[in-house]
Amino acid sequence: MTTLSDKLFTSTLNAIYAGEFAPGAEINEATLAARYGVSRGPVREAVRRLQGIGIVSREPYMRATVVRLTAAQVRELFEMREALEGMACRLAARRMSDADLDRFAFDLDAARVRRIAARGTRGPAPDFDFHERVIRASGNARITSALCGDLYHLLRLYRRRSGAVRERSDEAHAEHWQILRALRARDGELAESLMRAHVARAAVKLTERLRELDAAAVPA
Amino acid sequence: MTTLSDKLFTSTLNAIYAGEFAPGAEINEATLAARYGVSRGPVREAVRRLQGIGIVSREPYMRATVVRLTAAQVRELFEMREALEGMACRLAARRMSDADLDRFAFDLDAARVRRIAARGTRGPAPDFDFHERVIRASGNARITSALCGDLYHLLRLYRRRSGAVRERSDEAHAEHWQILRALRARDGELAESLMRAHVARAAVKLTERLRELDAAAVPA
DNA sequence: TCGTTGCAAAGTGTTGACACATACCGCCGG
DNA sequence: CCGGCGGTATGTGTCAACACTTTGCAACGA
Repeated sequence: MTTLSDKLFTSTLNAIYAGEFAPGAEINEATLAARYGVSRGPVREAVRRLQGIGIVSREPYMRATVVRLTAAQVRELFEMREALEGMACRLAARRMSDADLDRFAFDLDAARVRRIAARGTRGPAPDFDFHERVIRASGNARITSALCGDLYHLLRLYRRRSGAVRERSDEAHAEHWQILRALRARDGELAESLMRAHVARAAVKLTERLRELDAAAVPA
Repeated sequence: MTTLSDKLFTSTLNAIYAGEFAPGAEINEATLAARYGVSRGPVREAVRRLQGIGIVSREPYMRATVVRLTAAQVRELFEMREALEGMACRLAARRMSDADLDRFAFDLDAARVRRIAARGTRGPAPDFDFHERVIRASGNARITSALCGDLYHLLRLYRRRSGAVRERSDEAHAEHWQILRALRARDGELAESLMRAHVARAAVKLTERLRELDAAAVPA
């Protein structure tokens, strides 16, 4: 059984992703309640959960707003991701079975083929999510839920705004293979280093992109 | 202004720490509400927040219970802590000012003196918290809130149960100085390694202790 | 003109009652 | 004697109304 506040949580999150609530926008409990035809109770719970995953910021008696991350906060996000995803990668090297690794390599190659086929076409990139796959393979539910839950939502919010940095995807793919090789070699140390570097590079790209956007948007 | 649900959150958390709700115990909204003389609304929010930090587990329409971590989950907790606290330490090496480091060294030594003075006496150990200090010095609010918020609460819950592993405190103190030296040398790489090893050792000690307790408690 | 003070409007916090789902328990059939 | 089956009892989910806080505005005085 799913409760109303569950559905509201999901719907509102999607609305935020869809840009319906831009970063900085206010979220009004009564308005949301009216929109979905429910009372304010479930709405409150949903908003609290959004606050819990850090996508909405709120203080007592103040209106809730969609977070607007500063450059410093984006940096913090990536530092945390680097730490956790690096560790996840190290653990995966230790814990994945050979069969898991083979399947992983197969899927990664299939994704490459699909990506080449889709080149130039519009629409969502057929992104078999390398990162999520590694993270889940870590066998650490806590790290997985932190990365694939909270952090993922925030990153997604800002990746969307920055236009997904497509040009990096070839480079990224090469790095993915490099990491996979380390996993197959059961070299946790190396796998962790590679993943960290990989995440750090993504961070640099994203912050550059955000800086450009900000410069263009606020020429004040 | 602090709201009712804030106070309830704190009170209930303390009640859990105090052992009033043991791991596995059920948390009844109506009972809690009656106990504090408030309605169920704020209680619900408080319980949801406890669920948010992972100290209470709950599914729709099911009674909420205080989490009972399995050995595997404790392991996961420490893996995550190792990753985050290692990174925090690396960042601290980069970002702490010389004055910060001097003050830190001074306080650490003062804590040593107090600890020796208090030896053999009963009561709470005068624990200047080395770890929290390092974490906050990382300059990463997100990592800080994860470690000093969620994870800290869970660890505290289980550390209490295990009787605080006092005998390790001398050893730990030596390791703390070692880490501080790395920080002063601005060697982030080393500081991270040392902190990781330090956390890993604590994990080993704690799991050993928990195993003993479980063996004693469930001789079935 | 500008800062201050008081009021009104909007929004969040809290409440108690009602609707719904789950769990415990005695009953019945096998 | 045991396992499936309703019914009740407990507890969570939801609602609509009320209380409190914040905020924006407007009149007032310096």
